[in-house]
Amino acid sequence: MAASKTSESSSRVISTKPPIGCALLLMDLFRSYLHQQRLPVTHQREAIAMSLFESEQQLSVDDLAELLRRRGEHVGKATIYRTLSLLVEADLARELDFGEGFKRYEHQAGEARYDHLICTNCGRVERFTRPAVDDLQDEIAAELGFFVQSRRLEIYGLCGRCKAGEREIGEDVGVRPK
Amino acid sequence: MAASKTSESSSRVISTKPPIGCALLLMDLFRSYLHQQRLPVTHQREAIAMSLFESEQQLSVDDLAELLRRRGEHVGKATIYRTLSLLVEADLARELDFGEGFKRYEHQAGEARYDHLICTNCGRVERFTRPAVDDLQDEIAAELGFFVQSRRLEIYGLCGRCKAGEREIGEDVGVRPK
DNA sequence: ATCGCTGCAAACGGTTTGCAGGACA
DNA sequence: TGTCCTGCAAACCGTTTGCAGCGAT
Repeated sequence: MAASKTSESSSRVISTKPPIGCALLLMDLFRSYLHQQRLPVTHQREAIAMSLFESEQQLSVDDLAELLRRRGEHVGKATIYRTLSLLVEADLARELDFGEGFKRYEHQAGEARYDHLICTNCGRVERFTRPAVDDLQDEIAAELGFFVQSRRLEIYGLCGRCKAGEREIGEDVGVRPK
Repeated sequence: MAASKTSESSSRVISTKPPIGCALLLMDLFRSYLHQQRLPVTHQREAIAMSLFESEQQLSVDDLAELLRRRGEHVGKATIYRTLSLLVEADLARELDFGEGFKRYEHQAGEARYDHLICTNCGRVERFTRPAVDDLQDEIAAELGFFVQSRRLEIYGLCGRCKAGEREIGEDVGVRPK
């Protein structure tokens, strides 16, 4: 009935393709942040941050642990949680919750924020940015007297492939639509 | 640092003001659903559903337990969880997650869906509906090849009162902005 | 009478925390 | 050399589940 809380989200492909330059830039920002806070730049912190910065996916703590293990790094989950908190504080990462029973994280650079489309069948996540969303949000907030700090827009549905029936409908990936 | 997982969300005022007629209508729908599923209409189920239907707020399981206790009803939390699942299946309630560490629930009637503005200072929640949001969502989904099943739009910020400084900024209500 | 429900308490699972030993500056 | 970190395991806490007894149909 209820989608199983698959912390085995690792069944999803975890690739490490994207903009290496971007990752290095983010690493510098992270190191600067640590210096500024007078916190040590440890090997583990660098490894965790780099893994997140190199991925264009939304990673769970288990995903990160798996990714690091494959690189031959042994990092405790407690350290991963603690480092992710630092990255969020430094505004270099964002915490996401797609209702799977655990959190995911994605890197972010500066002012850029994304909204998400999540496939409830295969778990694919598509990020997008749309000025129109910001405008509409501001309009609504103004009308109801709110001062906006952040927002969260998630659209759940079937991605192109799943819509076309490339995968069996019902293949459970732990994503629970609202 | 991290907002404490205050399951003591009951510190928030829980009132029971709104449309009684609507609540009774929803009760009938719930009873119909149970009959249709050949499930017993028990006293506990009616009490839990009624409490949710009579409230215009987003209630946690603890809120509901508290509300029921005040009415002199002793209902186990397991039963509340189980009944809420039924209400969600029957499409008479919606599960919400504002990042507090626990779920909230609000009743819903038929096709009506709401988006939310959440005050990160006092916890106030304002529901709203905007056709423009649906339009924009459809446009984005179409462009990215998705078939929409549901969505979630939450705007976090300061409500009119908190913006005006009526409450001390920083008063922690357990709502964690993204 | 027969299911299915209910309450209790134990189990579960993601996240947090305490602590002894180790690493950065 | 002192401070902060790390890993482990235990604690935490919202939620789920197993089970014996009760209630709805």
